[in-house]
This record gives sequence, C-alpha cells and structure tokens, in this order.
Amino acid sequence: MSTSPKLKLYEEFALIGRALGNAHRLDMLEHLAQGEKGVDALAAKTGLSTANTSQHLQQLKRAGLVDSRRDGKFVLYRLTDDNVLALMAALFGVGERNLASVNKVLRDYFQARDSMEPVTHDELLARTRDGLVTVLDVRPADEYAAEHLPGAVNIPLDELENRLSEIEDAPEVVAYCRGPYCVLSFEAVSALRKRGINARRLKSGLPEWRAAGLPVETG
Amino acid sequence: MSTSPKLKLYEEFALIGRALGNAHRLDMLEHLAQGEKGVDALAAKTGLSTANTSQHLQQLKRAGLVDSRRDGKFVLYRLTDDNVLALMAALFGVGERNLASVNKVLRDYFQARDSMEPVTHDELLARTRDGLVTVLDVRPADEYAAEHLPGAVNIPLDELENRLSEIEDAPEVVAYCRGPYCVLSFEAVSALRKRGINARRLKSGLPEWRAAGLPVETG
DNA sequence: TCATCGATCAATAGATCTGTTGATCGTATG
DNA sequence: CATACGATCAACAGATCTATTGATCGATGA
Repeated sequence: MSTSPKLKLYEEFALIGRALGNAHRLDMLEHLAQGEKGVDALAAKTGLSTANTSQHLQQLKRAGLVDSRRDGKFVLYRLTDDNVLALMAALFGVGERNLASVNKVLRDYFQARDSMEPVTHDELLARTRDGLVTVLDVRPADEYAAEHLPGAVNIPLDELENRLSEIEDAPEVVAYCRGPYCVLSFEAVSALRKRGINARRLKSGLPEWRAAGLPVETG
Repeated sequence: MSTSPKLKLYEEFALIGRALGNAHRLDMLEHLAQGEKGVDALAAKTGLSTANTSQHLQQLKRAGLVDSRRDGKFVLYRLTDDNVLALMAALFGVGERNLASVNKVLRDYFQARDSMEPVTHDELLARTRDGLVTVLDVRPADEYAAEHLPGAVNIPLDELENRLSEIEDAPEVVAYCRGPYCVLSFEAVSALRKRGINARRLKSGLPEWRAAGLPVETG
C-alpha cells in the first residue's frame, strides 16, 4: 500500500530538512559557501575528523545541498547553487524572528561586540565609489585567495594585532567575513574600535555578496 | 568549555531544520497554512493519532514554526507568520531543482494528471477581471469556509462527480487547493478534462495566494 | 610496483527520534 | 460537583542519527 504521492514528496523534502538539522552541517555549508574544498581541508576548518566530515558531506549530497567533483586525489565539494544560500537565509530569518534563544545569543555575544548597524551592500558600493572606505577581509588567506570583494585588503583576524599599521590611518574601515554569524568580523570591529579606528561591519559575508550578483575578485 | 557562539546559533537553527525533517510535520504545516486548527481536527486531516499530533506540534512550536492559543477547551495552532511559508517554498525549491527522486515523483504522478502549465497568480487575476473564468476550490468545506479566493466556488473533490452540473458550462475552470503538491486540484483537473471541460490548475494554493498579498474571502 | 595520501566504508556504542499506550490535566457543561 | 472531551504527559520499544575506530579504496608519484 503505497503512501500518497504528496507524502512521498514530503519524505524527500524532509531529507533536506534533516540535512539542515545539525549544527556542524550548517557550519560546513557556511565554509563551502566560501568556495569548494576538499574533505580534509574542510575537516580542518570545522574541527571534525576526516571520516566524520566525509559522512556529513555525503548526507548533504544526498539532500542535494552540495555537489562534488574529483580533482586528482582530492574530492572537492561545493554548494550546488545559490538557492542553497537562499534556503539557509530563510532558515536563519525564521530563527531570528521566532526563537527567543537565538535573540539571546545575538544580544549577549554579537551585539556586545558590534552594537552599530551593519553596513548594507548598497551603502558599501556607494562609499567605495567615493574611495572613502577601506574594505577589510578578515578570513584566512586561502579563502581570500579563492574569492573576495573588489579591492579588499586581507588581514586574517589572528594577524590583525600585528598589522594594525596597514589600516590605522584609514578614515573608515568596513570588515566582513563568511556570513552573518561569522565571528571574525565581529571580533575585528570590536578590536579596531578599541584602538580608535572607525570600523563597521558588512551586514553579511562574501557568499551573500556574490549571490546578490555583485562583483568579486580572485587571487 | 563553551562552544563558539556561532555553533550555539547553528544549534538553534538546526532545531528548525529537524522540525522540517519529517514528512508528517511538513504535511501538518501545509494543513495549518489553510487556517488555524485544533489538535484533534488536524489529527483527523493528517491521519495521525491525537497524542502523536500533539507531540509533533510541540516540536514545531519549539522550532518557532507554529504558535498556539487556547479557545475554550480547544488549543488552536497556526503558522507563526508568512516567513514560515517562504521557508517551505525555499525548501521545496531546492528539492525540485536538486533531487532526482523528487522529479521522478513529479513526473510519474503529478504531470501524468496535469501536463499543462499551471496558471499563475497574475494570469488568474487578469482573467477573473474579464469574468471569463470559474475559480474552483476543491478543498473540504471547512477549509473553504476559513478562507478562499474571491468568488471561488467550493466543490470538495469527493463531491465533484455528483456536482458536475454546477460548472460544466463554464468556458474555463481554474482549480486550486492547499499548495503546490496538494493532490486534490490535480485529480480535479484530470477528472474535468476527461469530461471535456476546459480546466487548468492554479500554480500554488491558497496560502501562497494570501502570502503574495492578494485578497481572500471568508465565510 | 610500491608507498603515500586523501577519501570512503563498515562496524559499533550511545544518543535522539518516532509512534503507541494508558494515565492525567484543564475547561466547559449538565 | 460530576462528567465529558480536548489536549498533554510519561513510559516504552524500535528505528534512526552521530562520532569514533580501523580497514579499505583510488589516484599519484617515486
């Protein structure tokens, strides 16, 4: 006795839901949104074991959220398309609006480091045209190399202290990293402000910028 | 040893993912999108036991997808807001684009019953203005009563056979039901066409129509 | 061909999820 | 107050998920 076709479809969609139903996998999706990565490389970023990472990736693949290709002895994974980013944005949106626990974390941690309104895409575009702003990419060098905002300077967060001289006379700094909840840019903005540098944060990260159809640079 | 704030957030968002990770719960969300319902009523619609339905509802509530209020001895559940519908649409979209198994069901069942392009919202609006079209709501009477498209005629699918006379001389019929995968409108269109009635299907259901900001009637 | 390295597989234990059953709670009504 | 009814709770068994371990596979390069 076959179940109804609708439930059969919902069974498939539920597979996607379950794939989104684990914090580590959401983290992996955020990292993959920066650019394709091998299993080991991703495991290093997320702090999971290789085998565990591989299994999570296969779950994401079965759900159609990521795709893979072989390059030599590496298997490189990437998000299947920008709709996956849109799905994550919808998920995060519902969480921010409807879950008190989410708002508590946002207040206690994120707003404590950056209470100012983040800079929107349009705002940043307008200011860069006037040459008023230094765009700061605080992600690790490999992610910057894969793709970054046009004209952005790369200073990974853990080097920021030692390389302050490179930006300390900029009239305004806008920092960004991997996405809306990436801690790097929050920490960076907080650190820069303490040194009296006029710093703000981009509302979202590189993947959202690209998904909005805005230009990126590589290399 | 606290985990990073980002992972703490992702843990919360994963809760929403898991709530979406069960076919019955997706079905329940579709039903709740028609209007608020008590636990028993919803259980009857979905074919689940009352206790099971109650527990699923609490999971959805913990994830912020539904909300509830007490009315006498009933506890009425409803979707928290239209963003939940948007999230479901994003989920379904990724599934349709990236999962072969979804496309197989769509081809084998749904397209077999309605191979024609569905009518869009704009198209329907234009045609109703000209009075050319009969809008047919094939959902059960209680859902029609809660909310329906302006001027729509209600003939629940299981009564369609006996009430064909009410629509058989309409120049064009557009049928709709609960959502994009609701089988009622597919079956209706298939049945009407067999009788030589010029019938097409609305692209999505009542909840999507309302979420698009278009007018609805009650009663 | 062999050694190496990245990735996957297989097996496992512990945790979580699912649906059933029967008891219990809260509200309205006789 | 007693009863009825809608909803929730508590406990349980069976299924599924998660992370670890060690073995295996596949491609590369000496």
